[in-house]
Amino acid sequence: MALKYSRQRQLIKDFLMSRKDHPTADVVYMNVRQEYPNISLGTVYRNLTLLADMGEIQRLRVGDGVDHFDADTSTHYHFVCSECGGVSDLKMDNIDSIIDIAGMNFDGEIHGHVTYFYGICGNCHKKTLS
Amino acid sequence: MALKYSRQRQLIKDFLMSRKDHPTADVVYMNVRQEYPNISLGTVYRNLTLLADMGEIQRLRVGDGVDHFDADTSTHYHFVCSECGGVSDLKMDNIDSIIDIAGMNFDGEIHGHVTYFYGICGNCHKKTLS
DNA sequence: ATGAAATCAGTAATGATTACTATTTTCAAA
DNA sequence: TTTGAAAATAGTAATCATTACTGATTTCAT
Repeated sequence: MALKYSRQRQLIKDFLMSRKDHPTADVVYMNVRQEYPNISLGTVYRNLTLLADMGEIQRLRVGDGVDHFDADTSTHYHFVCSECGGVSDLKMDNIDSIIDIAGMNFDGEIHGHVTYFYGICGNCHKKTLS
Repeated sequence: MALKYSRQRQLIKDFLMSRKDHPTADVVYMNVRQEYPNISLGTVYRNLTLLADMGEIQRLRVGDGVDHFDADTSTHYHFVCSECGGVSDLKMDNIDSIIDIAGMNFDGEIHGHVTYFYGICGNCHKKTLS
């Protein structure tokens, strides 16, 4: 099952790397289609899953019922706007220490955590003031 | 749109309060049906959503593609076993201070956060050792 | 008792994602 | 450079959780 090159996969990864708003599979599809018109939605899904499994991208499940994808695999955190639904990065210190807090009274093994913050983003907040 | 009593809704809430493993809508359906055989799945979904909107129960989206429900609405945290998929409560100190950390370099308003921990639960860990 | 509003059971529809299949592409070895 | 097996694709069908719809039933203030 050696991995073989595919133009489609390359375009998908390139597109993801060019964006920092963590698009959904459908958005990836719409955009890659500009450059490669007959790519299929199934191919987009398959490659996003493949890339995520290889650890080259990150799959974000922020609870809105749709998976988002992020080409930045380093440890960082996300914010979800309750108004517009947008997902964005948060510049903040590492909070992995909460894993130790969680592990103190737990008899299994904690391997990690998923955290996202929600509220009103800067843009939507401005609009509310008008 | 005053709320009216319904036996079905009562049974759903009673069942949820009797369990601490945060069942899915389907599990609620299966169980309530023991006592009320012709309740419909749609009614279960509608009432779970209604109860969650009223703040009487909590909807948990832990990233496994299925919603879980918790009758305990107090602030607490959850663990998801990567092996068996089980969702359980974690006894741990409040970590709402991460909201302050997140808000330090953010220009919107942060209203809350969702955090869940994952790893191997005590039960599955034991089995791995054999 | 009564009737408008709420709820229900049953079923159809939705929407994201995955599975399937026949065809095309990749790439190491001849 | 050919070649052929493995990998990948396009297009479509299937899945699965959840939501929407509809005509019948239940609730409850008057």
